[in-house]
Amino acid sequence: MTITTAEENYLKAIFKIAEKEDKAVLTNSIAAAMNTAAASVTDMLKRLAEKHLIKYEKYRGVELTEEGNRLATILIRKHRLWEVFLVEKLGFAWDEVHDLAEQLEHVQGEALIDRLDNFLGHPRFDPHGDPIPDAQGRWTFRQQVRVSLLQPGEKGILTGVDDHATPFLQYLDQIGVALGIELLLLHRTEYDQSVQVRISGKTEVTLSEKVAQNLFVIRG
Amino acid sequence: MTITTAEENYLKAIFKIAEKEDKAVLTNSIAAAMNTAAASVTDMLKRLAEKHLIKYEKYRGVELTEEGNRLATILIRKHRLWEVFLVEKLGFAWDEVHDLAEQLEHVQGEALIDRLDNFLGHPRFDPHGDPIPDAQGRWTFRQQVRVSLLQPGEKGILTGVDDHATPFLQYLDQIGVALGIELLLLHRTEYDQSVQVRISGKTEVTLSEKVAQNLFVIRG
DNA sequence: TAAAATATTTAGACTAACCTAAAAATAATT
DNA sequence: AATTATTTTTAGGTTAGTCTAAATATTTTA
Repeated sequence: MTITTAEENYLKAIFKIAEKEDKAVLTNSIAAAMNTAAASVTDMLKRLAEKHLIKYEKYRGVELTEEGNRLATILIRKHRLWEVFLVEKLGFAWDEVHDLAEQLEHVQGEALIDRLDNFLGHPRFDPHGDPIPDAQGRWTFRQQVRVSLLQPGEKGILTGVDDHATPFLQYLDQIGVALGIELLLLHRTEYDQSVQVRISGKTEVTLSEKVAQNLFVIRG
Repeated sequence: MTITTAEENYLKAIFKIAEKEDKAVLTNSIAAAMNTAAASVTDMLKRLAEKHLIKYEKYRGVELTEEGNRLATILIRKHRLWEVFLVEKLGFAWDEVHDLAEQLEHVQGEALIDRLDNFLGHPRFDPHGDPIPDAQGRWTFRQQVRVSLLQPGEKGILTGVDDHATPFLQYLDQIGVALGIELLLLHRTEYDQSVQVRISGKTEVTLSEKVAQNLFVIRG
């Protein structure tokens, strides 16, 4: 049974939505995530259900089957490994790699991705701090927390970003925020929940609540 | 104007056929090269002509326009650079990389291929000895000759293979023939035009006429 | 709980890229 | 040069993946 690029993209979208909300994934959420008409989604859900990649009940939303989950996981592994390659080996910035990885993840070839993984030294996180499942589909978990939840005086190492959009990432570059830096929360302004932080013991910056909510750190 | 993967594949096929025979490229040659029905080729030729990528005269065959030629050259550049990457960096054998490169060459992104080229150190030849056009589309030419044309006593350095099929390449691996080795032609048997050669001053092997015709060397 | 609002599916249509079979043009041969 | 053979195109059809508009389910709200 062959699987098309379009089908792969739906599986990935369903996986990502299911990750956040733990109810069944609804047609409209998928349509929104993929920028397609709801009717197109319905069509595709029927096809995916016929291939036993999702469980689909009319009007009730969908859930990935074990096989669907396995394929989505492989896809995410491929996407993130290619992102590591693009940043680490080709020197792209972290805000430039998404569209390329989106294409590269669909290249078919069992051996390719494992050789790439090996070439890259089996990285466990991508350039945005997202975990990369291993060849058996196992995830690495970390105890991270949003900067918006730190208390004044608490420190953390920046391990991830929740928003991957270019403007956000470029803003972080500009104020000197990158994965691995140490953040010390100095003060929170009650009025707008913005926070003052010290970066790696040097510069100080103010982050809006929205920015602070999009930064993950490991405490301490 | 967007260009699809299918269109790219036709352009590349036309380029490669035109390279060998210097008349106009006929519908049936394309159909044969691409394993498609002639009627499908006619369809596509109309589309490519509308996009000004080929000059098409009914029943008379086609020719690439300047733009079509440019695109085909970029495609070959991409294919061969990816092949170098797969062999040099990921450790694939030279007979394993064609299908992967066939997919990778369609990944879109101006910066990608130039960064890859840079990462690989601007290689001028791929793992089969085929030239890689540079970023401006310029080719490197070499004065190579088929082993079948060497005279007894003549030497050459193996610089390319004409047949890229897996069985042929694996046969070469098996008898110790690889790019860069020195070949000394010891003797040609008149009866079947097979040749006896010495490889890098060590082992001796007999090559059939067909094999000798598929090996390129630079004399001396 | 009935009406209104929202979400989902169905119906019908489109495009790219293929196909087979038949028709038409070109090339080869007697 | 006329017939035969070959090549190419046209005609008509298929599938995947999309769309809009209309119909139908479900959920929310008054």
